[in-house]
Amino acid sequence: MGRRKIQMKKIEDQMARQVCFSKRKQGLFKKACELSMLCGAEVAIILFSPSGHPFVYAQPSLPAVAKTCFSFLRPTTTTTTSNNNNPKQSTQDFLKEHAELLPLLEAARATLLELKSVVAAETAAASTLGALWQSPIEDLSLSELETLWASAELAKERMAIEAEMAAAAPPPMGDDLAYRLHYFDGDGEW
Amino acid sequence: MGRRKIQMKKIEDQMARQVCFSKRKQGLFKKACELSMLCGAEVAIILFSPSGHPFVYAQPSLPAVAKTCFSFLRPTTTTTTSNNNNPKQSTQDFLKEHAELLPLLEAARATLLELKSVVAAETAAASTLGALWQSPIEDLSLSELETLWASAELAKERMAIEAEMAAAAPPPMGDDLAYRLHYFDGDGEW
DNA sequence: AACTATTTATAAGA
DNA sequence: TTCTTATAAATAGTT
Repeated sequence: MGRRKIQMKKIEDQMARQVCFSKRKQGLFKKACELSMLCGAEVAIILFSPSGHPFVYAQPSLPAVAKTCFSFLRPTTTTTTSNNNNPKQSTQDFLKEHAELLPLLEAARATLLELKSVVAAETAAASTLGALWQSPIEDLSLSELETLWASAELAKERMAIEAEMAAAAPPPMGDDLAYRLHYFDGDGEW
Repeated sequence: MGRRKIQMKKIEDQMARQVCFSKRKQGLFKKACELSMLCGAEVAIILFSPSGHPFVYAQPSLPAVAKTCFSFLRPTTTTTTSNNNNPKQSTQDFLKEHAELLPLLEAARATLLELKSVVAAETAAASTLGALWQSPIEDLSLSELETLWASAELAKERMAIEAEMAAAAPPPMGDDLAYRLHYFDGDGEW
């Protein structure tokens, strides 16, 4: 959409590709922002640049969208009109429905384990919290997870910021809103 | 962008809002498709309509993007230039960095538990696989998870389809590509 | 980064 | 819903 029409194929020149990515990233995020404003829609965009750097736009927030997303993946919301009672078949149906989820769950599991090991190592001096961190994830209730979470003092600041962000209207898009998933402190050569 | 400029606020008329959502969803997905084609970028868009129905566009696939996403959330990729050795501070930094992840992990954990309970109940007749399904998630290696996965015969079909989708160029966008996370078999009044 | 000639997206209307 | 069209917006190539 400019001086001339372009072919829909990968741009070979790396410089031109990076420029195109930056411009279109801005456009895409702006469109998402407008859509959420006009229609009250929840939206999350996760985008990796050609060089592998992450950009996110989410409204009202990435966790909020993820949560809604998972609620759809829960079997309890399934309105299966299955008319056979073969348990094997039922299992297969279930696995089939959730095929997309497995790699994500495996990744989440790995991240959880790392999260646990880091914190467990540092709370080894055996506070009450230490015991919680070291118990199997599956034995923890949501409220116990929340207790752990609350124990980190910085969480309060964090949650205040999150709440503020969630309450605000989708802000006018800019690179500053494409916050990085990982707090990269490199040289900026994205 | 049409017959006249519109105010950037929520459209009150429900009918008009739905029409706007449909049109702009198509536009947003098309932009995402073009961006991935032109720049070779990975992208995932998760979108909920005003009435709460989910739409997804992802290139090369939702699990692929989620995996890349999680790789950034892993502490191992952190290049912290921390110059204090206080372990408490370190923990807080870690938790702060991963604040966005906790709700997602909790949701993932719940889904994992349900996945396990469904399958465990149906393999209770004690196959070798049954033991695997019933052991704590954290004790399972990735290869064991893969073994379980492979045990579902339908997985083969599924994976073939996934591979085919991943290999193909981002297809021209349409509603047919905004596949539903949950296999909704309702009346279609999205 | 800015500037435009064009292309593309889309708000209304049919 | 699908199509048409006038107009607003996005952006490719250029400076």
